[in-house]
Amino acid sequence: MVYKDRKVITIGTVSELTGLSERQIRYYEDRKLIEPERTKGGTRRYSFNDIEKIVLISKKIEKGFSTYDIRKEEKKNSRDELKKMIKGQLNAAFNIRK
Amino acid sequence: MVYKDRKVITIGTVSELTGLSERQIRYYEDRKLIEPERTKGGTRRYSFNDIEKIVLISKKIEKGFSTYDIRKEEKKNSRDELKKMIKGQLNAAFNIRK
DNA sequence: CGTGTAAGGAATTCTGACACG
DNA sequence: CGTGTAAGGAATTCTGACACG
Repeated sequence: MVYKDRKVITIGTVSELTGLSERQIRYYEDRKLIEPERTKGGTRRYSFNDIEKIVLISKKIEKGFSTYDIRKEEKKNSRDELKKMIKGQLNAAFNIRK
Repeated sequence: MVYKDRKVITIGTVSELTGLSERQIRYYEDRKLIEPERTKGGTRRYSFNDIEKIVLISKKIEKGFSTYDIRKEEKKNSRDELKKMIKGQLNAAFNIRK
C-alpha cells in the first residue's frame, strides 16, 4: 500500500485538483464508479488513485459514455485482469513455457 | 512533484495517521518545523512528506530534544545539502573524477 | 441522465487564551 | 516548553429534494 492508494483527501480538495464539482464527484460514487472511505463523522476521503479514476470517468462522460457503460467496461476489465492472473499462476504452477 | 509532496491532507487525517493530537501538530507549525498550505478558507493541508516529518519531530521531542534544537538541526541539514549540491555541480562542470 | 442549486444540519477546523509545570 | 482543554465562530461537508432536459 503506497501513498497513491491511501484514502486521505477530502472532496473539496478533489474538486480543486480535478476541476470538477463536488456534485459530479458524489454522483460518480452514487453510480458505483468510485468508493471513497468515510471518517467516523461521515466525511468522504479519496486517494490519488481515486482522483485519477475520477478524471478518466469525467472524460468518458464528455465523450458521450453513460455511467452505466463506464461501469460495465470497468467490470469487464476486472474480469480480464483476473483471468490473466489465473492464467499466469497456472503457467507458473505447471512451469509451462510459451 | 509527486504524490508525496502534494499538500492535500487535513489535520484530522494527519492526527489519525500519526496518533498525535491536532494541538501537537499545530504547535510544530508554530515552531516553524512544518509548513502546511492553506485553503482559501484557512484550513491547513499537509503532504505525506509533512506527515513523515511530523512523526520524526515527535520522536525527537520524546527523546528530549527541544523544538528549537530540532529546528537548528534541520537548518544545518539544509545547509549541508546545499553544499553537497554545489560541490556536485562544480565537479560536473569541471568534469572532475574522484 | 448528469448536473446545478438552495436548505438545514452536522462534522471539521480555526484562533486566542488559560492552565500546568 | 510542550500540550490539554473549553469557547465561539467560520469553513467544510452531508443528505434529500426540486429543477432542467
